[in-house]
Amino acid sequence: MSSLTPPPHRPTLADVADAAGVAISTASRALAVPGRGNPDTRERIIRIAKDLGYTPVTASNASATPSTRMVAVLVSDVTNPFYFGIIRGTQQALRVAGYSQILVHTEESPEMEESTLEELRSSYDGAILTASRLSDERLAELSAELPLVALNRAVPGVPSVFIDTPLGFDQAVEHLASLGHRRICYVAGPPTSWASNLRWRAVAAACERLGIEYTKVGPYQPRTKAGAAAADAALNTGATACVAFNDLLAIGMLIRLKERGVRVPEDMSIVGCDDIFGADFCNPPLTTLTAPVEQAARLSVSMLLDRLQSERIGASALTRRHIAALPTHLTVRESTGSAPRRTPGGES
Amino acid sequence: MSSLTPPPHRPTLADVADAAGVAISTASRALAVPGRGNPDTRERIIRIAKDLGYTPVTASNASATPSTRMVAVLVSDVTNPFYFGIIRGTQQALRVAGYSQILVHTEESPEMEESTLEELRSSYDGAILTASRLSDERLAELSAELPLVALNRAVPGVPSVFIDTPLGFDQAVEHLASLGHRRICYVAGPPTSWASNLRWRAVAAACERLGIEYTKVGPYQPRTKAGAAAADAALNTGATACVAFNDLLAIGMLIRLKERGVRVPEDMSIVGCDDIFGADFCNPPLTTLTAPVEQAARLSVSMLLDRLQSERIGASALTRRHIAALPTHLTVRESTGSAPRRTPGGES
DNA sequence: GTGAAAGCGCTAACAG
DNA sequence: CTGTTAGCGCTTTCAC
Repeated sequence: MSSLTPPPHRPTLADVADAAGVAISTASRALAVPGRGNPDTRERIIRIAKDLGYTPVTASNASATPSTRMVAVLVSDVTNPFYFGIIRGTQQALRVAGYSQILVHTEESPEMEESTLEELRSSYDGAILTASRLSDERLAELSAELPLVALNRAVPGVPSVFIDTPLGFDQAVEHLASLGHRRICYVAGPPTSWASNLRWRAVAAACERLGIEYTKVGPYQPRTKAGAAAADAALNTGATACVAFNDLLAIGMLIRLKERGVRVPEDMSIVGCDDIFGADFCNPPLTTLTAPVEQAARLSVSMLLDRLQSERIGASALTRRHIAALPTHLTVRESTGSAPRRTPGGES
Repeated sequence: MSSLTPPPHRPTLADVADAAGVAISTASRALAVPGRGNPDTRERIIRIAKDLGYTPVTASNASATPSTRMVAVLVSDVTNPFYFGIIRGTQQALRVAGYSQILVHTEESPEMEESTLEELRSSYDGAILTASRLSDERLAELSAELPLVALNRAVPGVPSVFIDTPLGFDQAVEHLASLGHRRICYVAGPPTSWASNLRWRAVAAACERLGIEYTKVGPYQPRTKAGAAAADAALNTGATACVAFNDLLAIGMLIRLKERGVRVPEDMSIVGCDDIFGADFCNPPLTTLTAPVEQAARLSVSMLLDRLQSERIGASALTRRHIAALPTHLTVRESTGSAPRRTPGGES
């Protein structure tokens, strides 16, 4: 009997099966299918499997059924602290569901997104695209071909988790207006960024509503380095306050303004977006929009798993058209100051 | 003939094969084995495969041969900006080699490291463990069972890429001594951190050599939040300068010291380690050790791929005992000031 | 150089 | 409820 001699190789299902004196399929069922089979044999098999140190070869599983228990998480730039919470959130949520994540850094490139999605297609069950650089149409097409959810993006026909920053930008503009600013500058992110356009529109709308002037500079790469050019450009617009596409840009501006001897918030107020790592300890601390990133990440995971689940059953496109919106809120710090401006109105 | 009708399903090797009028095995060879077979048929098959939009099902491959083209990258805390460069570096290096990375966040837990490694075993070919919390012995054992390389760690018998921070800490202490400090405090990281102990020893040795006093506070979690307690403790030691386990702690200390009205660097100098995102724009900017992280990441990838390569051939444990050390350098910023201290000697 | 056939480890119908 | 059997898509001997 081979019940005491563990096989020289990594134990396979067959080893478990004959150690337990059952057929391979029985062992498979006991280990893989939740509530089927005789509870006793079931438990016995599980125990034996444990004793033998059996671990399933997931790839073979994937060969027999199209399930890899892997989810691809595409991120435009892992270097951006905005993704901290996202990556952490998806990882945790996936792990409790027994999934792992394949993290891919797409370098802000839509081509890279597509090619990755394609090349890795057989390695994952579904995908989460964060801040995708792809068009709405392309996303919708892809979503028809494979289970995906868009994070930090709202696309009709694609399950999406949208972080409602436009709402926050509205609040930010109101905040600035209440401090007496009369001319505001939006510092734009990458031209391919869906969110950046949305934010610009939100700023413009809020300014219109409040009757204050507005301009735009950019586009800029969402990096601190780009903040230097952004700051210089913004100063030229005559605006007394800037609302930046994100914190990376905003922090970069802070650095540049300090270099140039422009005081923040006295001479220029700055508002960022995302409340990333560093926003609270930069100099001065940054007023910004705080986004519920981890929550967004968890939500996107559960939407994806739901979708995987329902597709397994056959209910194709019913609940999948869901778009969830998560609110952001304004976190006021020193970069916008607290006292009203000396010269409200801004005229000479 | 089926040469014009693409199959309704995702094309398989069989489809390519009979579109080309060859046997499956020939198609397989043409697509997978580098220099074998007739160059003409080979090219023809490749073209046809492309036309059909054929993509190999990696999982099946993994079933037939133990190769997944995936590498697991374990990171103790994705939230730590130190890993930015690492993740980016491994991703890039892996990608050019045709591999993808499975990123796992182990939450500073050795158990999580082990269980992940085990559970995912059949999903990756090799693993890169960054700042592993496992013991040298355990790492050596694991390294015997599976292809892994340790990053930011030097373990005898395990291919390791070591970022030589002790050398840097030595420089840092010298820098502080040259500024007139006579009592230095080391702010320790997690007790499970191999690097933290090493750094403490480096600080102690340097202080001995230079004839200055030294103490230690901690251990602390490597987070900015922990910096508050660390700062308070450090102030109590009577030291005029602190060398922290890493930048996260150092930045946290900066924040706390500012709250308490302690001036940096006038009343207390601070040195961090890693030169993470934020170290240059915190207040005041942080003197720290700059580590060649992306280089380290790339190196660890190439060591791993070498190892995978040589194991495929059979040359098991020859070059694998390699430990690479990468130097760090001191980046001086305001947190240590530039002028010598008023009261060198430190006596009352 | 190419084809036939035997697996890789696992799951899923279908019988018993 | 369990065992038998037939694949999943691919690689890899081994003849031809």
